[in-house]
Amino acid sequence: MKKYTIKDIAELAGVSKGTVDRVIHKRGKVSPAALEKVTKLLEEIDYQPNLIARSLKNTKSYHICVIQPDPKIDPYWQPCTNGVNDAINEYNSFGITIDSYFFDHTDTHSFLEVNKTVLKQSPDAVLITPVFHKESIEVIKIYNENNIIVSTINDPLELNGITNYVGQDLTQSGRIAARLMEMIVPKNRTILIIHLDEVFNNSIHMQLKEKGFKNYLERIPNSNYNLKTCSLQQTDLDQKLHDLLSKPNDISGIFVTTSKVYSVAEIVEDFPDLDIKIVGYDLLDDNIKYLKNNAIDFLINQNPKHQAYLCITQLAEYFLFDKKIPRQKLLPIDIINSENFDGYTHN
Amino acid sequence: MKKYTIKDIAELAGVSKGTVDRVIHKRGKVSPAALEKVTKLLEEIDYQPNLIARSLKNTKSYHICVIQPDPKIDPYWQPCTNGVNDAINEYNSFGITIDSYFFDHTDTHSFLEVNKTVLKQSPDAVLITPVFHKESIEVIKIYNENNIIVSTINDPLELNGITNYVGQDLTQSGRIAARLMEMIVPKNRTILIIHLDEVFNNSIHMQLKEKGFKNYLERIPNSNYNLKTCSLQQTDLDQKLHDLLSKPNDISGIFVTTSKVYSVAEIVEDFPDLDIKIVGYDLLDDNIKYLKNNAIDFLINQNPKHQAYLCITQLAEYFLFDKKIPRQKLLPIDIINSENFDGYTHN
DNA sequence: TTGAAAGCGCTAACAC
DNA sequence: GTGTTAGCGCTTTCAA
Repeated sequence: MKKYTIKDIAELAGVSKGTVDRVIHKRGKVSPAALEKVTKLLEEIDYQPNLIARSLKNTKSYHICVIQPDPKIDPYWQPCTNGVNDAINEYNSFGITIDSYFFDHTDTHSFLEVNKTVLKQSPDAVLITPVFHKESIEVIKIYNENNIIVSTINDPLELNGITNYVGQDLTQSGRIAARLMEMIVPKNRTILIIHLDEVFNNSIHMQLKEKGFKNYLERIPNSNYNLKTCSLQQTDLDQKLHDLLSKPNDISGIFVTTSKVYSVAEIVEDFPDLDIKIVGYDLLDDNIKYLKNNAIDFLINQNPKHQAYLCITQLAEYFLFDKKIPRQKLLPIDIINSENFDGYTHN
Repeated sequence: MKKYTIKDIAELAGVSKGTVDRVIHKRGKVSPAALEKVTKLLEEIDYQPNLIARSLKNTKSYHICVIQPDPKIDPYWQPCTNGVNDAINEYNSFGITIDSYFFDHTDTHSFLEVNKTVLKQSPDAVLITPVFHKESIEVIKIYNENNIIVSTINDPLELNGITNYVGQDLTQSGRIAARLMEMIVPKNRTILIIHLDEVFNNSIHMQLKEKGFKNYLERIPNSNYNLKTCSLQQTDLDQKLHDLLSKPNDISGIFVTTSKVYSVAEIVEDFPDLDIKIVGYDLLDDNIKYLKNNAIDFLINQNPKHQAYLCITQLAEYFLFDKKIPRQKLLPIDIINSENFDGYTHN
């Protein structure tokens, strides 16, 4: 019932606050007698330190640098930025400053440059979005050498040199798409898997998603879907897909492994006689538009905003209250249709 | 960059900390000259008080009572209890004590009794789960008279006398079920809407869900689903549903508006020749079992755990850091299938 | 090995 | 009106 403080414990044990503190923090220099008495008391009482008081002492202010792709170049990253901004507002009254740095997600050089700038700041932690696998591993090494905590979202980089990762299970995400396809696409038809993105970007993502997708569908007895994979550049998409759909075909489903689903939906709309179901990723405004009129059937929400926000939250609570940071946090994978997107975009 | 404190402001303005504090809290008794100087300085500097220091001062410990249906009687409520327990652990180091009280969700009397007990504790806030609409309104009135904050989950009770509500849009939730049905049930077939629960329980829920469900399907051009509603007691279900399915019929979908979906799935499994899609609510272990083998096609997650946890979080941050409590928080409505349930149950 | 004391930033009571 | 001061619970330094 009553909240016991260090002072209470000290009085009960007949020692000073200092001694109690030494016991609590195992800092030694305590006589066996005192040690035992205090330890026993702490247990009996189930002493819980007041975390607010503890962190007040720590007047140090912490500095987190966030390195993200520039949402002005690829709007997919906008939610990420929003999540970071939420965290900035949430924690600036608690002595945690968070600075955002942007790079061009098509340009490894800009990524490396930004990291150099950040390194000069010697922050307490960095949050990086590792769209460039190789370069990310390089910079993480340097941060590690400088005792800077590294967090990532989106890509776990096998968790090497990383303190915490917040993201999703990408293989499973492919399986989910496959299960949805199974429910809405008749058996024996052709399903297209389209990888659609810049050359460098996210390649690991697409591979894992494809793996999960195929893996699920291949294990269904007697379904006999015919799976075709196309890796396309945005610029080629229009012509290639038009060609495919113009010829006689039995394509009844398209799985787009990135967020550029709208550009596929746009083309499919030119073929109103074909009944093609589309499943893809992320709640971009353009995607929602096609989801609303059922041109896109399902979207899978990778929740970049929450990924970014949660990741910073974990760092902040570690700095402030010494909370343990979970090495890896896998977020649920949301299935979105024309009726429930609202709850996810308005958060 | 630098974190300014009240002391800094005081020095810069050439006044004392006390005066600065009076200005910040608009407590008057400040000369116009000092008022202006300090106000200006505060703005220029964009002063943010250190919330940790502020709340340390407040050594008062807060008391929240949570009143829920007993999960031992209806396991649906177990996640709720888990959410509450998470909050208990999270906040007990911050001087917030949370006590759980349980009632029998089939017995209004037990609900009223528990509320009497809680009232005697005169807590700072109560979180109630209003399964009994009328009785809830009564007790809320009494809490209001005693200046006890009232929070609810699950049912907003038109927000009368309530400080915050955390829940979902139930009509929309019915629409989501309808959209899913539309995708997996052929046109012109019969869809059953089954309300399955104790007499008193959740009646508003079921009505709103049915409304949304019908509302969506009736607006689809040329779909001509034949909708049939059945309000059943758990005890009657077995016989009535067997009767229905044994006769020749074109039932191809069943929408269960409560969490007892498994009991419907169990019966439908006795008719392997019929291809009946089932959509219902909540991630009970029994439901998951049927979801895994595709006997249940979709579940809609009402996320009772998160509802409870979030609601308490809001109260706690109000007490600790004076954060504003949002009047109403509508959670996203999760669509769950056999492949993504994992991310929602392991949280 | 121990206790006393100062101080983190903010608040509020009190004396002038 | 204003400044001073004590104190929230915890940590840490310093002197004993």
